[in-house]
Amino acid sequence: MPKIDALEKSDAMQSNHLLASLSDDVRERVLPQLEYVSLPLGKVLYESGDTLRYVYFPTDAIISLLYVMEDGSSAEISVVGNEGVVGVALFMGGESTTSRAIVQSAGGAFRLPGQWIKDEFNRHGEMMNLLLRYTQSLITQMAQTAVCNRHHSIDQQLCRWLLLSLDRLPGNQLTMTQELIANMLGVRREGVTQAAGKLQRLGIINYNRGHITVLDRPYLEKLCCECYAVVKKEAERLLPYLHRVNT
Amino acid sequence: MPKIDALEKSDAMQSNHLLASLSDDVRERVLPQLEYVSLPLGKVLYESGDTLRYVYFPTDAIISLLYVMEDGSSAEISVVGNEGVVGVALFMGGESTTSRAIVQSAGGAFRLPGQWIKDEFNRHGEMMNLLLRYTQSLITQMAQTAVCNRHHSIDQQLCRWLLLSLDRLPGNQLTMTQELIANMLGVRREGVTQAAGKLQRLGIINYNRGHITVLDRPYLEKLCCECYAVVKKEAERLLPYLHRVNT
DNA sequence: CCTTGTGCGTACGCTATCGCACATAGTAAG
DNA sequence: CTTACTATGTGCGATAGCGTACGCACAAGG
Repeated sequence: MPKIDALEKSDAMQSNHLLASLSDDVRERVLPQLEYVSLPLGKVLYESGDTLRYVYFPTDAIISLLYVMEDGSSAEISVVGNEGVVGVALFMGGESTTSRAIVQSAGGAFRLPGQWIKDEFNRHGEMMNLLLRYTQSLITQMAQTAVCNRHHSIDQQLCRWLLLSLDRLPGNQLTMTQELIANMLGVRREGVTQAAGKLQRLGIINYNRGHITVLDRPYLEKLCCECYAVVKKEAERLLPYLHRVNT
Repeated sequence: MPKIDALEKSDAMQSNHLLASLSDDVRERVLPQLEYVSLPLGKVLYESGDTLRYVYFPTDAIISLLYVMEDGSSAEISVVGNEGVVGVALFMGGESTTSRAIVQSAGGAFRLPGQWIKDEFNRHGEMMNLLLRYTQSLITQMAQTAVCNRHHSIDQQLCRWLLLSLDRLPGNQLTMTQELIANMLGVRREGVTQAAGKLQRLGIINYNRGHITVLDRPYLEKLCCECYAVVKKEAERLLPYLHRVNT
């Protein structure tokens, strides 16, 4: 876990849109409490039913919230990256959720002790409003996941998934095996192979043993179902200032 | 819209678990603001993108939150009855959602002007905590809907849907055509016919032109996927006091 | 060099669900 | 009683996705 000094920390904070949008006042209060952690691929931040100990503000990590069924199969509920925070159940009052939070793409995050975020939330100020609005955008993403699962093909869902991931990463590369994508989407690995093969033949992506490069993002968006656009647009509506930063 | 006097009103309030759980203090503040409305089948409380004007606390109505796609097909995101409230986007700060709220089972509800619920929420007291916890249980329901859409058969989903509806109604009867159920589940009407036929042959339900009577609820729960139990258990965990009332 | 493991491609039969078409049965209005 | 409509039942071909099995290529470690 790399040590970073206060200056670096303040700089790195900007990578998370929620942290970046805080006023100087709140930022100063939060900064000393934030702990930077490096999150390796596959790390489980919490299991279903666990009492949450921290909230995580990813900088360049991506976290998947997924539900694991009794028979072991899984389905992604939503995805959180540098636009958001993992652990909304803490301030919503539940302390735990029925889903698992797992690192889908390795990277960094700032974490904050559960009690601390609750205290800050209970000041009923800027942070509370920000977190609530973010939570609503998360709700929208979950709703759209339900819709997409019902109505859209694996091809379309893969496009949505790639775009959601891409939005949360610095470049146009993602490190992700088809097996893992299949677990997220809740489909067979072979289904992902088929869908990815189509995209590759169309020259949209390049797939190489766990490394995906997106070559033609506009085309990807065209092939995608409406679900991606709905989620993105609603996030921009709910958290407009986040999209002024770093763009 | 039936007029009811203060005494009746106070009595009817008890039918909604959220309202029933309020302390005398808050209840006295809320009571004069509550307006009882009768909600006919199919009434749309709000459309996707509409600015919400009221929140609704159903007494014996059931409201479906569903997303309608560009091509007109739809999928239910969650269902709200006497255990909850319609319009969480108001206090979450969004003012609108991407879903439509439609009356799935006719009945009554108390409504509260948007500004009023926001003011009460911003007292940061009992009502806020209650609404946030309810919102988390709603999130759980939406997550499980996504999972169920991914992994479970129409048969299982119909069971889940019947149980969710049953929990929100006084008796063991529901008025609901297969066509409407199909719209909620986002499947073909014929699919519902098949699934309902199986349940009827097993003696679990009796279907008669839009009137369903559930004859063997334990059997229904046995046939259902885990999704129903997960949602129910989590709701009881998050809002325990609601289940002490009226049971 | 060889071995082993991992990631990906492909094939085959199976099932659930879809899209469509049409038949039947209650129900309501004239 | 007749007509029209609504709700339900049924059948059939098409298809997407599943379960399973197997083959191949590349990478890491000896």
